[in-house]
Amino acid sequence: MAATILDVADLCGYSKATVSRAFASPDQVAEKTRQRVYDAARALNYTPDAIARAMVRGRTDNIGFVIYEKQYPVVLNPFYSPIFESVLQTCARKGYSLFISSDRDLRLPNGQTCVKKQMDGIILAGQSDAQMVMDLRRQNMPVVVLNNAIDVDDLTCVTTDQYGGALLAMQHLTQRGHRKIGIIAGAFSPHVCTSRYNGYCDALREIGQTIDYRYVQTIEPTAEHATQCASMMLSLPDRPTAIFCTNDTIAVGTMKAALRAGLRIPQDLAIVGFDDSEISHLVEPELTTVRVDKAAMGRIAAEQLVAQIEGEQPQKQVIQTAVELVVRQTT
Amino acid sequence: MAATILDVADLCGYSKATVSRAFASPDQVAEKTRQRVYDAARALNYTPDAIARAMVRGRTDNIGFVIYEKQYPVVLNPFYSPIFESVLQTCARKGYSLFISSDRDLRLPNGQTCVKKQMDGIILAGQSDAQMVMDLRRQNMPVVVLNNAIDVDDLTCVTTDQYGGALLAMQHLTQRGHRKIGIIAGAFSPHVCTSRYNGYCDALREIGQTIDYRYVQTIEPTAEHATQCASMMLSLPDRPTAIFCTNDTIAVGTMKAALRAGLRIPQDLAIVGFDDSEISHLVEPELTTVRVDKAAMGRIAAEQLVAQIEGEQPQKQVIQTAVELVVRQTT
DNA sequence: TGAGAAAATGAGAACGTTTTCACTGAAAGG
DNA sequence: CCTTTCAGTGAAAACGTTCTCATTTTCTCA
Repeated sequence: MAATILDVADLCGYSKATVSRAFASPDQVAEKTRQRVYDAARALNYTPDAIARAMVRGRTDNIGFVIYEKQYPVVLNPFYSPIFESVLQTCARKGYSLFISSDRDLRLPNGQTCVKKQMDGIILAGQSDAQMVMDLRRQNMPVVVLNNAIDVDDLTCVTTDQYGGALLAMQHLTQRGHRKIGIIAGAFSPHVCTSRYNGYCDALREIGQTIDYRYVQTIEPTAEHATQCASMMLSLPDRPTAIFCTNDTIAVGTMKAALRAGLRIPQDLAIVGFDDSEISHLVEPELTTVRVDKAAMGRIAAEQLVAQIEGEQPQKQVIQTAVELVVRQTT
Repeated sequence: MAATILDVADLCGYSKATVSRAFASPDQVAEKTRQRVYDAARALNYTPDAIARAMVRGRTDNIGFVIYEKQYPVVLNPFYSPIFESVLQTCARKGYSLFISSDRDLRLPNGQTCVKKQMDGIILAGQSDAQMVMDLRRQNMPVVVLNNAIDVDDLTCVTTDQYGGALLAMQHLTQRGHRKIGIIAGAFSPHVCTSRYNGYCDALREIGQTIDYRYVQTIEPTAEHATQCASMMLSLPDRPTAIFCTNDTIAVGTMKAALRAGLRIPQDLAIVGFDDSEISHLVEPELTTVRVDKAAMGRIAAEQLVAQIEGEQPQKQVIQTAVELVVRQTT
């Protein structure tokens, strides 16, 4: 039904090879010819068929962005919004289109055709694991892991200085004189969990404080769970004077528990979050948090992937982007 | 490099036609044959090439989800999260994969190969306009519009009862005795804006109240703009006793302005939002808002699109899903 | 003006599938 | 035992491009 390259060739009197060139590499074709080809194409409402093109070139110039977070089985995790934006721009600059795909597509039974074949490479964000990476690798699919660190040969991971961020947050609290500091940790990927928890421990060690395990809690990272967990921690006879929350959603949930318990923030309870997500400055009082350089993460991940797609050998490396403490009103 | 159907055929001793059938329509092939084909495929690490398959079938079984919101030029708008989830499930049930694409891909210059050809149809969400729909139509691309209503021939739009929702919110306020009610309206698509504004006006008319234009403001729908706008409205000599915000983000920004002005919510100022987004129960006090049936929107849009893809003639219609008032603590 | 270089074009194979049509052999029915 | 049916299979033509190689045309410079 739709016009093909042959129809255009017939109409303008050139061969299909020339028409193809007029679209795919315009500088290989005479100015006059190009004009005639474009005129004919417009007349026929023709655009090159991406599928046929991908078929013969063996590449689609598409990159897939797969977000997999267990607690947010939803692709549209707002945390990734700025990251996506940065990935998108980098891809566009390099000549690639970007598609977000649901994690489910990677999990199709018996390896049937899926995302894979239609993408030149994949950015795997979040709680991805070695298994997922290996699955993709087996199909010769270039992969870069984003916001996680996984131990697989020749695998590039782009993440944040999780440990440094946690240390920053905790040192901020200890410098303000806090000694009884709790942590409410979300069950993220092992890499994120352990790094942030280590930052917590080391900061306490620095001031010679031993860890009080009544102040250490791990939860599903939703605001509701956080509220519940914080309520319990705050009803201890000697409650903590500060709580380090391993992301902003948890911090907001914790704030709610404090307000309900009649505590003033930050006078009675100081709270620090992590991520500097949008909500951190929507709540009242505004949240002190650790800002991660999402733009850099996105850009670097995209650049690494494109390099791989274009033939570079992947290195086993973990690239960490910088963190920064944003002091607002909850401390 | 990667194994093709021919390699598998050679290894298992059948023709490529049979191998193809073993994967594409397993019931047309003898049990014993199918096993041998699968064994050979596994040995060679073969999976069918989706591109080649799409080429000959003339379809990809992919559906594109394009979100275009001006104030959120970011694809990962959390409002769409539950909608996406519902679209995804419906598509999966019908045998389609779903890809989110950036609106930018639709806007490529000179109609070069883009999203279009790799998708069997597109769900256009948000502030799409007639132009975008026509562009896609010209490429014979089935389209359904989501969360907007556009006046184009034979176009199916799935949206919410915007007017009814606004009326519900306003009647709730007037029933509680409010007379001086402000509106802070976000600059959304014309359809959303006018419907919600009409609801506001009609509710006031019902109680014989004339519209005080000092209480009517339109803003870019961010929390910051809302805070600023609400501050001004609240510093009027006779400030409103309630404000209807046309989405939850605006409502949160308005709450912040009220708290900063030392007003108690809801005693001094009642606030109603719209959308029932996640943030509405994260803030303190929790937000009264209008819940829209996102699951239904997603499901219906996907069903309509699939029907179109599979040959049904598109109808010109606007399907409205139900709304419901969720009363929380801000009223 | 003519030779050589460079630019523009065309012919046709290739990309990896699906699918139509024809063929084979086995089961079914009388 | 002969016909009819039907499930299973194979041969080969598509699908709409790109790209190599060869050919023709145009340009450059002595």
